[in-house]
Formats: sequence, C-alpha cells, structure tokens
Amino acid sequence: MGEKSKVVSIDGIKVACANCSLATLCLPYGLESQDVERLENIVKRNKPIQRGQLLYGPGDHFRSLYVVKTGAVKTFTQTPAGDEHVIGFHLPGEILGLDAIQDNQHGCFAKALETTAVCELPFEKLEHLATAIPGLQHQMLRLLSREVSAEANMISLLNNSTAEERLASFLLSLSERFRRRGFSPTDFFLAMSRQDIGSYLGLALETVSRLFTRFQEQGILEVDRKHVKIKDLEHLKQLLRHHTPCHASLNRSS
Amino acid sequence: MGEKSKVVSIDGIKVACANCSLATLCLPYGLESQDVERLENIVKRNKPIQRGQLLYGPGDHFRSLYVVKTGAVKTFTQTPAGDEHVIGFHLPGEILGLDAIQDNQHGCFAKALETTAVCELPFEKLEHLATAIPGLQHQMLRLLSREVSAEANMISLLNNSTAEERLASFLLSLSERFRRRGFSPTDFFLAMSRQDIGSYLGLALETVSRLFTRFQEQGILEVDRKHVKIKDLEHLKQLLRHHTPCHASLNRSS
DNA sequence: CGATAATTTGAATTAACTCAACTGTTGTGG
DNA sequence: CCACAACAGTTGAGTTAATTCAAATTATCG
Repeated sequence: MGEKSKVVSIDGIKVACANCSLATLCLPYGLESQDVERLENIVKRNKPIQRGQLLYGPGDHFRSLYVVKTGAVKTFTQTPAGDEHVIGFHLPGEILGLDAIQDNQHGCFAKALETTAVCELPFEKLEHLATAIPGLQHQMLRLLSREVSAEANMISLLNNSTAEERLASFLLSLSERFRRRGFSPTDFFLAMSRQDIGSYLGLALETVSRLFTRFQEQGILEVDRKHVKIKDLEHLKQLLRHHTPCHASLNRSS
Repeated sequence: MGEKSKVVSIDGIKVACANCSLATLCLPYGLESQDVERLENIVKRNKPIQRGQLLYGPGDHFRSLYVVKTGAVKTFTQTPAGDEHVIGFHLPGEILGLDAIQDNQHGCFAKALETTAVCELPFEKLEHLATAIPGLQHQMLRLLSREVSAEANMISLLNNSTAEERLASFLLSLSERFRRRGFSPTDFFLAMSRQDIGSYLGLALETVSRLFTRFQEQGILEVDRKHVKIKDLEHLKQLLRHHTPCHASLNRSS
C-alpha cells in the first residue's frame, strides 16, 4: 500500500484524512495515526458532483457510506404523486447512508444542493477494517448512535414545537454546525430552498417565508434570499428554551 | 464455559439465547451457535421490574444495552415543567439504549409500562466481543441502522400525515410487531395510555380518543379501553396508502 | 367504597394550511 | 444583450384540522 503512486489523478488520488480539517468530526476521530492511514487506504474520492445530481436513490444497492467533504446534500423520499419529503441536510463532515446498512439498500434519494465533494467509504472494507481496529468499530457505533439521538431530537421537535420554534431550532442547528466547521455561526448562506426547509420541518413553505419575515422584523435576523445573518443569537435561543427537553442537544451532527 | 453451573438462581441464571423465541429478532440473529454461546455468557438477567419502575434516566452513566424479553417499556424525556414527551415504545425483542452509545450517558427515561423482564448487555463486553465475532459486529451495526431507518420513518409520518394517518400507522406498526412475535396481529392489549399514544404521535390525548371512537364507528376497530381488535386491516392500511413514501417500511422494530 | 386517575365527549379557539395573486430572480436562447 | 420563461419567494385572505378548555363518565386501586 505504501507503494502506491503519489502522482495526482482524478480517480485514484490519495486522500489524506490525517490532514483533513474535518477529521475530528469524522471517522478518524480518536484513532492512532497508523490506523488513520489504513482507513485512508480504503477511502475513494470521486469527482465532485454538480448541483442536482444524485449520489444514490431508493432501491440502489448499498455499497458505500459517504462523507460530505465540501458542499451540501439533502436526503429525501418521494411519494408516488411526486412530492418530496426532505429527511435531512448534510454539511461537510457529516455522514450519509447509515440507514442503508440495515437491509443493504438505500431507502431515500441523496441529491447535491450545490457542487459537492464526498469521500466514499466502501462498507464491506470498512466493516472488515473495523474488526481489526477496535477504535474504528467504536467510532462507527458512536456515529450511528449520534444519528439515532439526532433523529430522536428531531422527532421531539416535530411533536412538541410551534412553527416558530422549529425554524429557530433549525437555524441554531445550522449555526452550530457552521461554527464547528470553522465558518461564521452568524453569517451564512442557505443551500436549500424555502420549500426544502418547510418539508424538513413539517411546515408549508409559506409559513417558512412568513417566519423569516417576522424574525427580520423582530431584529433577530437579516435575511436576503439565501443569505442569513443572525443578529440576535440569544433571542433566537430564547425562542426554544420552553419546550426543550432537559437533556437534549441541538446539533444533529458530527 | 460449559462448566458453568446449571443450578437455577435468580441472579446468575444462565440465559439461553439459543432457545429464546426472540433470537431471530435480536442480536444472535445470523451468528454461529458457538458465537451465540459466547454472547450468552456476557448477558445478565436481572429481576423483572414492575410497572412504573425506571430502567434508567437521563444523565445516568451508560453501561449496558437492554433487550425487552417480556412486557413493554416506554422511553421519554421530560421538560423542566414536567411534561413527558414519549420517544418510543419497546416490545419483546426490541433493544433499548442505542442513543446512549454516543456520549456514554442516557438521554431519556426508560420506564416499564407493565411487569417487564429485560436482558442486560454490558456494552464494553459486547463491543469487545464484536471485534472477535464479525457477525456480531455486523448485527450491531444493522440494529443501529434499523433504528435510524425507523426514526426516519417516524419523522416522515409526523411531517406529512394527519392525525388519522398517524394513529392508523401506529396501530399497524403494533399489529405487525405482535405478529412477528407470534401474537395475534388483530387482537391485542395496549400497554400505554391514550396520553402516551398522543405524546408519541404528536397529538392531544383527546384527539387520540376521538379517533379510536371514529375507527370503531367505521367498523375498522373494536376498542374496549386497552383492548383493541382490528376488524378491517385492509381499511386501516388504506388510510395511509396516500402519503406514504415509496420505499418506507412500517415496522419500526426488530 | 370512595378517591384518584383515565377516558370520552362537546364547544370554542387557533395556528398553520391552502389557495391565490404578485414580485423578484435566474437562466436561456434568439 | 435583452426578452421571456420558469422558478423561487413573499404577502394576503379565508379555511380547517387539531387544539384547548370544560364537563361528564368510567375505571382502578388502596
């Protein structure tokens, strides 16, 4: 493996997890450097995909997990009538496809919201490696468990919150996720449409639009189309102090 | 290990996963019999817990996963104000505590809805064993992944369904889970209150009550307090043909 | 048996939805 | 490079599904 060429090629480029800024959010977290190297050797990096392209769709055979490296991805299902139901948004460092381990096939679409690079992790190899590296096995279990917790928080949000609280929670989640990735937590661009946000939060797109307007009127946000500036983070947090379960954490992610 | 006493004692009773009717729904599924035996040796069986007793609470240190053997458990969070938010119901063969792997502490309450026996799986031992038994590692990943899928279905249900569809979906999920466990899929007792069901489905308890009445009037159900008879399974299924995503599966469980 | 809790039913309220119209943005081809 | 089509977002008005509040009824348990 150490013999592999170091010539840069689009297909077979050597991925350097060790140098990746997302490593602490990702699978390598907590691993010894020689183990990180073994992990690197199974990672495939493909060409970035363009906005609108699918990474996988429902029914596709499950081969790999994917980690977003740059860009953003939405996962969603579709009704026979053609309506989309957004399941989640995935930012750099976040892992996709965990729901497919179960029955070896994907259950939803994964579509790039913008030009997006992903690291591909062939699952069989990953699983095999995990038996040899206990720390990797543990990290995989942790990532799955984090997804379970995040989704449980989402369920709680949908069950017990008003439209206002849902959007506040969504914006705070984004803010925190950007912060952890070294981006501004108060000034960012939304990769998704109002419709996507509405679908994700169980709201009509008109409701989302009205709430953005209201938040702006209240001085909480400045919104210009996809561009969001959080002007009063504390006020935003205040909006969901009430209905929040004691031990919940907001950030759904890595 | 074969030397272990066969004397029955309350504390140290030898658990026979191999003979357990739930084995195909549980961790042993797919394992070689000698591996099942190694698994059995780390399983602890404690005294059954009584209705209302807690298995764990938020903040508790995470030591073990639990599998319901008989009875039923609900998991829930609590707001500072004291309102319960039900996260899920767990029937025999279903696993509890997966959300706690993430940060080594439980994030919710787990309370027995009736007299309940659980198998306790000390997580460190389980993880250690999983590095030695690839099939066990795989099964653990599968169980986590199933939980992720089930929760994603729940999110979809809450986002896109009416009260009627939610209750229909809930009843069908119970029906299917009972069927798999060898119980009647059309005649069963609810272990939880109307309030619990409402909290789980994001509905007011009055709405749940009214829907039970309506379903009964429509000849779909016969309801007598906790006792439910499904008279027209097809009709019930019909209620959620519409808003259901293409590839969703209804059963949240094992 | 009596008290407390769970459930049912009714009536009024409301948060969010749907429908509809309009505005602004983006991308495309003549 | 502009015109136009297609799309995304905003705003308004009326509707509705589910809620809240209230009261009556029915279990459950010591």
